[in-house]
Amino acid sequence: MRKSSEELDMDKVTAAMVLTSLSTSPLVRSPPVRPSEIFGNCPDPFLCQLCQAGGCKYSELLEVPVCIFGKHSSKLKRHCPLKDSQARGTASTAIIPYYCGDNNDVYSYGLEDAFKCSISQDHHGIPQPSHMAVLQKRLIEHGTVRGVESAPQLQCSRDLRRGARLCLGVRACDVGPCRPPLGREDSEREVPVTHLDREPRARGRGALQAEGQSAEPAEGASAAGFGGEQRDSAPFHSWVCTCVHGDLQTSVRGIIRHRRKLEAARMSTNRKRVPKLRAFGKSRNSPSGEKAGEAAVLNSMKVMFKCLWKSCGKVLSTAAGIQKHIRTVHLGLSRSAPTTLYLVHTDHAYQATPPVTIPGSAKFTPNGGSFSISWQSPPVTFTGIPVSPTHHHLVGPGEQRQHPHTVLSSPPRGTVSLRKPRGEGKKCRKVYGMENRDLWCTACRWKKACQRFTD
DNA sequence: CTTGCCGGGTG
DNA sequence: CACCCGGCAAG
Ligand SMILES: [Zn+2]
Repeated sequence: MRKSSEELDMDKVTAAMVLTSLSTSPLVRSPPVRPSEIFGNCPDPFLCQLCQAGGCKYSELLEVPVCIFGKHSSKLKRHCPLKDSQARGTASTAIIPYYCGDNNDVYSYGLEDAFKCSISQDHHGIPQPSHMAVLQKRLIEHGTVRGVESAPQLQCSRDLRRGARLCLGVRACDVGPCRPPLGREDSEREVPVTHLDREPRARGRGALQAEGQSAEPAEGASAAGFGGEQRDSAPFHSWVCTCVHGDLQTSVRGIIRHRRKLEAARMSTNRKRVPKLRAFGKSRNSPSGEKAGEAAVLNSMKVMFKCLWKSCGKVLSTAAGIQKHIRTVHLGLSRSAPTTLYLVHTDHAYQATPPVTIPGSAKFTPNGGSFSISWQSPPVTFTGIPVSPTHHHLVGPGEQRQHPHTVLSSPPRGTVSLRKPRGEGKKCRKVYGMENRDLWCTACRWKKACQRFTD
């Protein structure tokens, strides 16, 4: 059963969705859903899970039902698929619909049917093996469903060994191509953005784990299909909340409450002992000018800094670190290197970080500012060379677009190429392939700058 | 080699 | 306008 994604509303929570490109049994092909058909240009919106609000990939997962780009907000009010199903009398016990992580189609609202996904293709439109394995989120506690607060808890199918977990949606990896699975013990050092604090004595509890390194295949999923190659090339990470509590709620308020608990816990812990935060292998108590310390515990989120240099995406835990990184690695010299070449990213256990691309302005305030702007421009002033690393709209006022005819005699200091850097993300051509040229956006068909997957 | 897309066509 | 494509830069 497929619903038009047009009808899908979305919520920000909980994510009962597990996605992956790893799966097993063979499957029926269904026509690809054009991302552009969902919420305008938003290539990857979130879906409503609890009938509360909508959001898209660029919105803060929990609180903000609008796209931070501001251009999708009007399109987020769609009628909820769940209500829709209830109206038709098809609702069953589950409150949480399940989605095909690849194309965002809802395929079931009922527990019993939750594992029947007939949709399977990867984001290239290439048919994938069945999602059966993917969909094996287990309800470990059904409870009585009385509205969101008592929504059933879910356990991640990817890691059945530990207690109650929430599976968060799998988003495209925002730190570049997914890495091959890491050795379990190496993962501490290697895993990029996905980390949260890892409590020393609670291994595996305080971390977000990236798909593919989390565990054995889900029970019941045939082992075939979880082969190394598939894992290696998996274009997605799934995000699993593994934070402390076993009583996670799959509800908005539950999660918020849970976050606050975490925050409180972390605050107190942080005060007592200098935590061995080794998520990024570096000490994070370096002074670095900014108030890194408080930032680090702000609202139970970890603040991270992501280099925006094209094709870099390096994530470090301190502003100083990322600045140093930019200077040394990318600029190679300048002390006055612009500090706006990175993003501050506050991450928390429930957020699957979207691929970066951010509006320069911070006029976007999620939910009354009660917490967490998921991405924000760093509050730094720079007085340096306006080096724009990529297309990211971060630097400077007004985009320096290419003006071949304006032969002004202002010799660009140094070697600043005026050519517009090529977009980072995959465009229609790559996504759909030459054989599906009819799926491309018109611009791509005309060999113009892609309009669907803008950077 | 492939990909993205600018600039310059054509109807 | 819509549409196509040579050619180039970058990867
Ligand atoms: Zn396109």
